[in-house]
Amino acid sequence: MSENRIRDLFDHLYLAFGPQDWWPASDPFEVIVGAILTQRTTWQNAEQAIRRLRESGLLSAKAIGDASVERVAEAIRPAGFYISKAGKLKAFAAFLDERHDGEVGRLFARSADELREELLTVFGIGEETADAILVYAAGKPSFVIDAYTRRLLSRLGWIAGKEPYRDLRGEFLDALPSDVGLLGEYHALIVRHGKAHCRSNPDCDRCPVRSICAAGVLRGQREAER
DNA sequence: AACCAGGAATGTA
DNA sequence: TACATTCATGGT
Repeated sequence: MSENRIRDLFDHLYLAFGPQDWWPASDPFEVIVGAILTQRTTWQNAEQAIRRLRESGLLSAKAIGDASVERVAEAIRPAGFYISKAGKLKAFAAFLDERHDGEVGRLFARSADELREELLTVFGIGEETADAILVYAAGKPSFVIDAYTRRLLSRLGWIAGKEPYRDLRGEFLDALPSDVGLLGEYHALIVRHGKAHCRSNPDCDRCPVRSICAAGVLRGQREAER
């Protein structure tokens, strides 16, 4: 997985799919809530859960902090894992209130590395969610490694599949400029590509990024999975 | 009617 | 460190 290949992949994806506009001009707190709710569920279900939070007047750190876990859980039920996710939302609300005066702006007032480390101490926020918050809510450079990313890199033959999260993240960050817009766009494009080709319909012959693939790797992977 | 979706925490060895 | 289990709704 050379740096040139990582940069080429972005160019091909962007040419094929164009800008994805993930979480464009959204409220940072809402982005954080969405990042937690979408864990291991579709964005469609997470979005419905966010709507229900809003209708219940629970789309703020204060409201979530004051509400019972049962009430929060009932609102976010469509997102799945709703009891544990309600605990995660309340954990973040409590963290924000106790450590940052309930202001997301205070939380974000530090370097990307420090913010990342701090987010990882919050119950319910792991590496992927922390990186999503950094890129899409805080506007700080980082890179999200998710199931789509691993699947694509595996099908390209660039990784074996068992590489630690931090290794893959490090390779992308080393290869790319510290441009939050680009980093966020890149991950969104990987997901966009995955939805179109890699999962439901692994039609690699029509895949817009097939040209960057080592000869026959995509075809071989696809056959091997049957 | 299995299978999976923009994971993370917890427990065990 | 590495691997298994649990959490759970909604769409194919």
